[in-house]
Amino acid sequence: MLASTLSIKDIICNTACSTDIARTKSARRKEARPGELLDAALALFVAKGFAATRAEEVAAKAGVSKGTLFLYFKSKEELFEAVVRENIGNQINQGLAEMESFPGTTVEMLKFAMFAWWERVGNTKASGISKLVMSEASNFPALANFYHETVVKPGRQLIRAILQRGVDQGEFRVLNMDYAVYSVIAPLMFLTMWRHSLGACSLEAPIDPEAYIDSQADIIVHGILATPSTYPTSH
Amino acid sequence: MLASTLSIKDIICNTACSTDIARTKSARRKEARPGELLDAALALFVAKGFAATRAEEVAAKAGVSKGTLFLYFKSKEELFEAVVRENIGNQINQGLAEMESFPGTTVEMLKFAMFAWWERVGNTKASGISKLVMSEASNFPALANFYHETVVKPGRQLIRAILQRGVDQGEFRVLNMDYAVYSVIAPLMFLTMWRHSLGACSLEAPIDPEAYIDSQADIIVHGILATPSTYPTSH
DNA sequence: TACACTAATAACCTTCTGGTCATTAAGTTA
DNA sequence: TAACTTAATGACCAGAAGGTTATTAGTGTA
Repeated sequence: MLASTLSIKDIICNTACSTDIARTKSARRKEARPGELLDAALALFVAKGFAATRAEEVAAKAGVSKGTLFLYFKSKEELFEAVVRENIGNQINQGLAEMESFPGTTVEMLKFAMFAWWERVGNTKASGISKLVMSEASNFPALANFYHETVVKPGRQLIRAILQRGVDQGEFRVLNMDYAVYSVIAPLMFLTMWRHSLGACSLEAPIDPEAYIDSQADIIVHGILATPSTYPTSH
Repeated sequence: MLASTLSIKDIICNTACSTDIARTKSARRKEARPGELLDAALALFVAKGFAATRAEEVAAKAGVSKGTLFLYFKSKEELFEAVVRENIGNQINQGLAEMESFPGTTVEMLKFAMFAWWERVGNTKASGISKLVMSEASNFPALANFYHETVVKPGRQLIRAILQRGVDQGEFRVLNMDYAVYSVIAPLMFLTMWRHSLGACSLEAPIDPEAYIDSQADIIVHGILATPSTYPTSH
């Protein structure tokens, strides 16, 4: 059920009082505002979706009035776009560069990439962006396309390059790369989706991200090794 | 961008004219209405989200007026709940029963289960439910919980039972079941999420579901087999 | 054809919310 | 302290959207 019986005051109080910016006085802090508003908007958009999030809620969570929000962003849609663009780092190109000079085996490289993704993306505030973009893709096709070009394609390319290295070096068996990349991507995407949706509601023990990634990586590696038995089973 | 410059008439026309119920006259069809409304609501909720979908759009897509919608469903929220409950079949319990008497190896059983999921869920109109529930989980926690208990937990249990059978029979190596189940679940969930979000916007060649599942199953199977080399690589 | 019944409608009402703007007040300079 | 600049506010507005209801019009029956 939606909180249909609650007033907007209740909602704002509930969401605002918990996490945030509980300054005693609202000072004049022009430089800090946009970032605070973007952080507030990110959290709310990811949790509730774009349409279900009121501009006033975002403002309240950031500790300012609704008027102030529109002082920094022309419209709610522009705020949304800014949230997405702000939280898309250059992680993937950075990752590509690191892979160039990676010293170890490709198995190590693949595991490193998966855990690096966790530390640099999955475990940060930006982790909800993928859920957000997927949820709103058809409402913001241009932004979805931007995300696709900026994150999805390069990310796939990075994984593909790693797998290809493994094949070239005889470490991995020959794979259909167009689909094999998803063996790496899908478990990681599922993890963030889960943690930002059902995982946040469920009462059961939450997924332990490190153990999850370790398990997934282990199965994938065994699944693609050229000579599987030579590689030890983890734990 | 949202279709902010379009009138609601445009929106309704765009969405309604394409797929639907283009009856010349709106007859009196009491029995058929709820189903038609549920189908229309499902498609729109999955594509646009609950809050971004107007009740009038749903009605138009079903070929009736807004008033008629509220004749069959007390509120938009009740419509949402009905959509979710209507599209949750008993696939999993059925699957469990089938597995009891499955004749082949556990590898075959696992692959069968994955492709059966595709035919019975992934490739049906109900496939968007998982995206919908995940997107709206925090707005409808009670419904999210219902989905979790009715679909997620039994689904995990089914996969777990299959994997456990493989381990017990010596076909699979010993696995941490709490995490190994996600090697099967994550690729399938990712597939539906993708097809209902970025995949629907992207201009690139869409994922071929059968080839995708075949590839994922192949890697998973190789990843969990006790004696990997004895099982042939499917190119 | 007249009548009864009710599915369906469309105009209507009310609340909500994105966005605006005149006003306030925090900070700054002289 | 007085004047000035501008960050911030909150009252306000217009349109949109959920939901209601008096009315219309199919359908079956005598």
